[in-house]
Amino acid sequence: MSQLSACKLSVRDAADQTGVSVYTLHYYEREGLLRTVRTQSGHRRYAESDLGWIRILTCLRQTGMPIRKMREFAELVRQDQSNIPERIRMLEAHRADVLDHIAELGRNLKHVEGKIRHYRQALDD
Amino acid sequence: MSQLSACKLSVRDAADQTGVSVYTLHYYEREGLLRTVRTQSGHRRYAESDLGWIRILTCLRQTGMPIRKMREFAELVRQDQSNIPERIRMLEAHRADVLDHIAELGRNLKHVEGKIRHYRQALDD
DNA sequence: CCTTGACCTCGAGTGCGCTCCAGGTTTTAC
DNA sequence: GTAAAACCTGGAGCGCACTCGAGGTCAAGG
Repeated sequence: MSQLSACKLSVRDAADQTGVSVYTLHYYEREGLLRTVRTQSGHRRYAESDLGWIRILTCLRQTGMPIRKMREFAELVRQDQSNIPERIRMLEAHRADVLDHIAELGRNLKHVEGKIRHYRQALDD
Repeated sequence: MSQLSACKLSVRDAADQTGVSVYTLHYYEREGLLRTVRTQSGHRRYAESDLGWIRILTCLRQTGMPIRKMREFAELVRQDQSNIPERIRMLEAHRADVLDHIAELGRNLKHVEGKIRHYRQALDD
């Protein structure tokens, strides 16, 4: 990891520490999910708090939140703290979506397992 | 539902009964996931067994199996029964993938829930 | 210095899973 | 018999989330 001023990481370092590609970090920034401070020459610098935010973004993505909604959420976070109830509502709605999705995966999985049993049965003849 | 000869359904009926679009049925057929008998004039006809197969396809899709693998599986099913062990292996590998995926969803969800708690905490001040 | 690698922006390309259109044929209902 | 609805095929288009290329600037090591 490169040595930069006071706890600020390069985009490469940020990518390494969060597991997302440099391309994706650029993309997320273009999409308004993320903002970074820049050096005079325009290079991005990431603080610990940025990494935390990227990890949350990753988390929301991996649970199926579309970029569009992530942008909405990011916009709330960027404003003042008065909208915290709204942020909670968004996250809880998402939580419910994820739970539903998990439940449906479970149901579909049962069907697949039924098929496996069926094939096992067919082997006994 | 239209009345057709001996338990054979039109593509419209098959779509209605399985919940997938007519477009998707055509697409699945083009992709080799599905084969249908045809009338003399070329219209597709679906039997109950076709509906069952479509439901399995849907199930595999909804649990995240890519079309490419579904095609592989469909090819196995189209051959003789000697490859049933192979089919079982495929489905079990898929089952493991889905369980992993569910587990990861759960982990990510915990993180989201942590954030919700954090916001609730922030409201108490 | 100067070279080498990391960084920048903007726009184009990719892979996936559909979804739709055009232009034509067939079936169904009256 | 005819009009409307459903069907066919082949190919184009779409939305999403990246991913990459080109062409240029910047920074760290020798």
